[in-house]
Amino acid sequence: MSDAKDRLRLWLRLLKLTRRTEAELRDRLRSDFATTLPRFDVMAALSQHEDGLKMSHLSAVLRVSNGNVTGIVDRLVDEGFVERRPVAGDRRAMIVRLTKSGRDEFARQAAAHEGWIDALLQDIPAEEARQLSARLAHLTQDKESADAV
Amino acid sequence: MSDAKDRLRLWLRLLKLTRRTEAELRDRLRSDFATTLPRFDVMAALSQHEDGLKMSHLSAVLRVSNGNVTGIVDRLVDEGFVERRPVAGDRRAMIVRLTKSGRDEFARQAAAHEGWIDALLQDIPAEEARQLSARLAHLTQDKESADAV
DNA sequence: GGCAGTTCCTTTGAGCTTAAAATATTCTGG
DNA sequence: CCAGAATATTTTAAGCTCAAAGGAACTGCC
Repeated sequence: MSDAKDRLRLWLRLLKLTRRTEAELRDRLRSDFATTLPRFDVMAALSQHEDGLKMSHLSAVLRVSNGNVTGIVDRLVDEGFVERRPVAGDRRAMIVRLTKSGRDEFARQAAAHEGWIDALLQDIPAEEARQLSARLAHLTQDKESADAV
Repeated sequence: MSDAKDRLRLWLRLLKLTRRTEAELRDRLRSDFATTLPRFDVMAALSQHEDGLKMSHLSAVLRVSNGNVTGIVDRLVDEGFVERRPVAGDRRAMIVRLTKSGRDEFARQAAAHEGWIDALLQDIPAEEARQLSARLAHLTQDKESADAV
């Protein structure tokens, strides 16, 4: 029973750290780049898929609902960072990919993002970060890995 | 420079773990208790303040905006779990507190919640949970602690 | 060929979230 | 006392989020 309390305490602290850090990232994305974390996440996913992703594939990668991605992509298209193009041979599907402007913008955002994280987690020594990272790696590996692309 | 990458990797894994766990909690709160995480958070905060909290104080504790709390409390009041009462001597302010029904309901939710966390973080040995928890404790302590109640 | 079931995407409705504006009340300095 | 500043809360507008429903297109089976 005490074990449960210990895990609960750990959970609450993890939550506190991640929420605080996420809030900070949101603020900076807003003030420095006039964007949001969900938009950043979408662009990050697309930047790793040069050839673009189908909408359904994109929402699977991000683990959010289909309808959710529709709205975010709509706004990114409006701003010219992303484009939708039809898929040859399947008129239902759409491929989403970064435009040139989107790639440039994301490169700037990603560089800033990495610096922010480094600063925000400064109190964690690099060596400890590596150890923790390794420990978490096998905790977070997908148990139902239904997302082999 | 490699240190920044290490911290970034750690951050991405922390985010993965907490998002996955939070998503699981949301699902269960919804299916087992027909409630949401924000509602749970509000009730948790109120359960630690027997005498209730002013709206502004509640939003400070939860670190969310004032307007946000207004809507959540509205719904909890509709369901009879929470009540607003005027503050003697200040007609602007309202004290929010759990009703009897709210205390009973939260007790059930909190018990289930603790069990869920224990199960979800089962892969972390209790001893490691304690160590990590201690390490995180001094990372997450408020640097600007402007919320001594 | 045709129709039944599936897949892909968008729409809809409800709730959460914030920043900023709006209301109402209280405090303060003159 | 009273005008202006400060405080407490709600409202508003925009965006994120999901589940569920809807429309269009594809696939497989007869």
